[in-house]
Amino acid sequence: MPKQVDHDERRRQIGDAVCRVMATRGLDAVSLRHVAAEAGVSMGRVQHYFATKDEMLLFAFNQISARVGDRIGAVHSADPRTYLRTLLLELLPLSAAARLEAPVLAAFLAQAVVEPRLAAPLREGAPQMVAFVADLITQVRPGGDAEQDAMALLAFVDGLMMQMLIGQVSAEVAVELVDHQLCRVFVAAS
Amino acid sequence: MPKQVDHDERRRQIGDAVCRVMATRGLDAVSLRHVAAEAGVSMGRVQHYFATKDEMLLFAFNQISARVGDRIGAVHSADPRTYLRTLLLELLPLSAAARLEAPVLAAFLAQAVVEPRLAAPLREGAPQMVAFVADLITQVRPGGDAEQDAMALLAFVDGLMMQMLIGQVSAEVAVELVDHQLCRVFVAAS
DNA sequence: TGTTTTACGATGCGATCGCATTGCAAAACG
DNA sequence: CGTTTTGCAATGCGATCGCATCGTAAAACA
Repeated sequence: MPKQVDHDERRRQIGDAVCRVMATRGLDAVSLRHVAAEAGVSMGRVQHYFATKDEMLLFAFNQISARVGDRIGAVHSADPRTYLRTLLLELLPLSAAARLEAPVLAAFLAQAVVEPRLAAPLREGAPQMVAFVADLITQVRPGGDAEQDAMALLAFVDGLMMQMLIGQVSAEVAVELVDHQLCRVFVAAS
Repeated sequence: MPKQVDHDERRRQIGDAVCRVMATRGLDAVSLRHVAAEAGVSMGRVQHYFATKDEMLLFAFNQISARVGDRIGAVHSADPRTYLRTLLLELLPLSAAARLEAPVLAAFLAQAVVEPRLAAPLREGAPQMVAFVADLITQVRPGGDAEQDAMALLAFVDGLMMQMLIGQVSAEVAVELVDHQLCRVFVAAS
């Protein structure tokens, strides 16, 4: 056999290339050849690690999902209000890392509209996120329908991400809007 | 010459087919052949009315943009609060018409992230919408930063649309969330 | 050391793509 | 009525696509 190679590492490298192609040229520019070129490897190698293009895309999707999950999982703060604010801001293309991930996420989200295989994990993952955000809200402001506020905040951040990616909203304005919304949620007696 | 045909009508028919393909199979399924088949016409006819695929897609984009614009333009109410509520709900895939348009819009939005030619009109159209919504808010609740509330509401509705399309949020919950957000905006002394 | 197995690179195939070209029937026009 | 122009249908072309196949260098294993 040739030198033992870290199988998962190789797959991650290719997955990264998929994300880079998606971020710069869109989902429909993702072909085996483009990905191979972006990764700086041969097309045969890509095929060796992924049986089909769909499998490759699904892997890339899980990869950025995990990456985003790690990033927001790394957020922590003693103050639940600061915690929530940091969490929401982490979902927006503000940091360098998030600016790379957001276009990829947006492309996958759009594809999920017409591809149930992508929509299913998103549907299943959402309630956890809602519950987590709702819990943070409750810590700051007991009473009121925290779950509704949580869902609204997450939808708001989702839309804000899209608008930022399209250039409708600048980073500064986006942060102001998030703070404004958080203020609304926490001030409310509801 | 052959019988005089309504040029614009033919283009609209093809544009409709483009949207139908996008709604059911996504943007990357839009090919000249698929569109022709969907429209029930020959590929030659599609080429006759659109010089390039890009021109066809751009036309389809303007077409649904105009359609959505017409739909929200048709909204009217003496009460600004009802007006705003109806307006926002009209942006969600709730009615039969909107359920057909929303997936198409979502696909174009995602494409706009990597294609400036689509992003430009969206960037330019946004401020008008913000101003209009802000005006409605001011009528109900003078004072406070109405523009910030308007931008937040529009981002919220955008994200909500995506979540509905993916199936994360049902129609009923979506309406509740919109009402909840409107309540927050109008109650606020801010 | 020989065998086997792994990790590819290279190449080819059929399908599909956008687009150009060609041909022609039909109707408006002189 | 003949000419011209329009509205298409048909076909072909080169490029690119996902994927299958084949060959092979090299290292782990016996």
